[in-house]
Amino acid sequence: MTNASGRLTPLKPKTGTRPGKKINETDVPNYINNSEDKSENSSISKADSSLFVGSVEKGFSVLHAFSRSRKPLSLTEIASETGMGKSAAQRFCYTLVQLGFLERDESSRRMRPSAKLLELSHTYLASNPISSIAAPYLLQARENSGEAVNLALPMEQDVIYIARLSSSNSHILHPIVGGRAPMFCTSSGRAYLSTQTPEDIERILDASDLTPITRHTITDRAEILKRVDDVTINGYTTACQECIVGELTIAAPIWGADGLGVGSVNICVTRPAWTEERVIDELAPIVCQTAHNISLALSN
Amino acid sequence: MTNASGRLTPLKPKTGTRPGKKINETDVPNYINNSEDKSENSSISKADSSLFVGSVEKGFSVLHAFSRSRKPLSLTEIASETGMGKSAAQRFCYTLVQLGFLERDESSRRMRPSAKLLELSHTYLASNPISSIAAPYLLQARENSGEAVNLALPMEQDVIYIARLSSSNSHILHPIVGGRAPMFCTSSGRAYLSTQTPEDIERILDASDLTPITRHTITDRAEILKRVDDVTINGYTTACQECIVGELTIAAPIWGADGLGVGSVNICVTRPAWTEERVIDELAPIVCQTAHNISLALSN
DNA sequence: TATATTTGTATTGCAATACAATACTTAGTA
DNA sequence: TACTAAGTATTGTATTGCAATACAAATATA
Repeated sequence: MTNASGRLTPLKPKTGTRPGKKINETDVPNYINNSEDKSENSSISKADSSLFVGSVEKGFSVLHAFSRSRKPLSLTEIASETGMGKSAAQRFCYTLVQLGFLERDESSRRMRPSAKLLELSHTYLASNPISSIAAPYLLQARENSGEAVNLALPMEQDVIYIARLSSSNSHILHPIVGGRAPMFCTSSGRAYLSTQTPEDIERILDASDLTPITRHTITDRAEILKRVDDVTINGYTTACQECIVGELTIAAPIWGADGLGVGSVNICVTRPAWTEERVIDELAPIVCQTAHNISLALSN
Repeated sequence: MTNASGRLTPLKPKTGTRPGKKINETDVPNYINNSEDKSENSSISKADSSLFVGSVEKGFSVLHAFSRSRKPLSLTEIASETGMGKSAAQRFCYTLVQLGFLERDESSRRMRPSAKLLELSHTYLASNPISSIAAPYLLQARENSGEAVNLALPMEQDVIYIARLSSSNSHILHPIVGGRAPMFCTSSGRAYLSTQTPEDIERILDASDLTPITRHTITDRAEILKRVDDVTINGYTTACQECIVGELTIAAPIWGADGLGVGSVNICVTRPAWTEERVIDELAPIVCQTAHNISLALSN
């Protein structure tokens, strides 16, 4: 209900005032994301320029519905998940099935994401050199530590993981690539935050939902800022069980050629085999060295 | 030019005959992809049901443009790559930038795919258990072989790789996940083909572009079919330098609970350290065992 | 087995949206 | 400074996407 676009009353007049529009009062092109009204309520709704193609957004919003509930969804479930009407849901599901991004089980009539979505991630990975550049150093870090190593980039108030090397003795592959986690409570996020100006940090924290995820999640702003400052002092920061109980992580920031923060490397271990002290003793040098090497490699 | 939708003459009449349409002569629902007219010429154009939302397709076609040329693209390049007009390209680029799937470099004004695309792959991986189920066996295979292990699923006339474990001593991470390769000239593809009926195999080969990729690519249908048959006899098949010069691969099929082929596992090594004989001697048992274990795990 | 209810599918008129055309602006070159 | 090419903004038009709705199929209930 209460679709984010405010499409509540069907047939609302909305007298066709599209042509005419407000005549670009500023001198900054429409392209710039000059919307400070971020994240209204749900996922949908972004821009309202006359250039914006709403159907594209709706298509992605159907796909996004599957990242919340990870089960196959029926048409009506998709309609209610996305806040679209049944007709619209029907249209977009039909389209996405035709395009191959959703698969339909003919007996249950439920849809689920198809492997074709991986093609899109491949498009990103193949056209963006960062993960290839970082790869050798990440592999080295995994070899030196024996533990899981991740590469993360900032995305709004979150970090998004773009590469993962699982620990040498792991027997599962955590599908973390493409996953997001809040900056404020991850070592990756705090490492990245340390590359930002105090104003930007404030802005990101303001926009963050500081609800604790585990009972160890640090939500006190002063304490978060202190941990971010730690990076400037020591070169790394840790987060212990703040996202996942039993998980300890340590991260260091990656800098780009332009002197701006790019993302971060983190190493990820579990209790009780590891303690925070041991993480700092053994992994801090590795994670710092790795981040440093990647930063250098990015500048060449 | 000659956009696949036949949108050649601007302002062509196309007298508004949309409502009315042909009244579903068959009894098979519109959802079923009953179009045999596959892959006309370029990438665009699929269905023409009144349910189909063309803008969604166009959005994806813009993203797809980046998988051909892996560099950042300007607006006009995107327009010509996709066959859309400049206006349409503008709209879809604007939309995709707003949604965060494309990033704009303000100085060069070029766009490139953003890491947010990885979220979509995560949606797939998280809602589809196959890669998690297969993971322990793939890890085991990598441990036993020390070499790169891949998991592939069929997609039209190609296979798409949905998981990759790089070889123990590799210092690069080949971004192969989400990548596609033709079935006819890959060991993975042939292993999958062996699970299909002769008619389906013929159909897939008919639809395939049998142009050789390297000078070792086998394009003779009888020879391809023989290699596919090998799987039935021996449980595995090989492909040597047919896609990448210097690369030898061996694959075995994965079967689902319903007795239908699901995909395949392959192990991937390089010359001159390896020869086809050594691959068969040392890796065939591993790849067969792995595929068998995954098939069993999928049935439980 | 019949009836009710829910879910999926198909159709249609309406109007809002996406488009081509085009004018305008900026950047890059001569 | 003019010239050219590329990017950006605007607008009328009609195509497209939508809600509403009718129809069908499946599932639940009696």
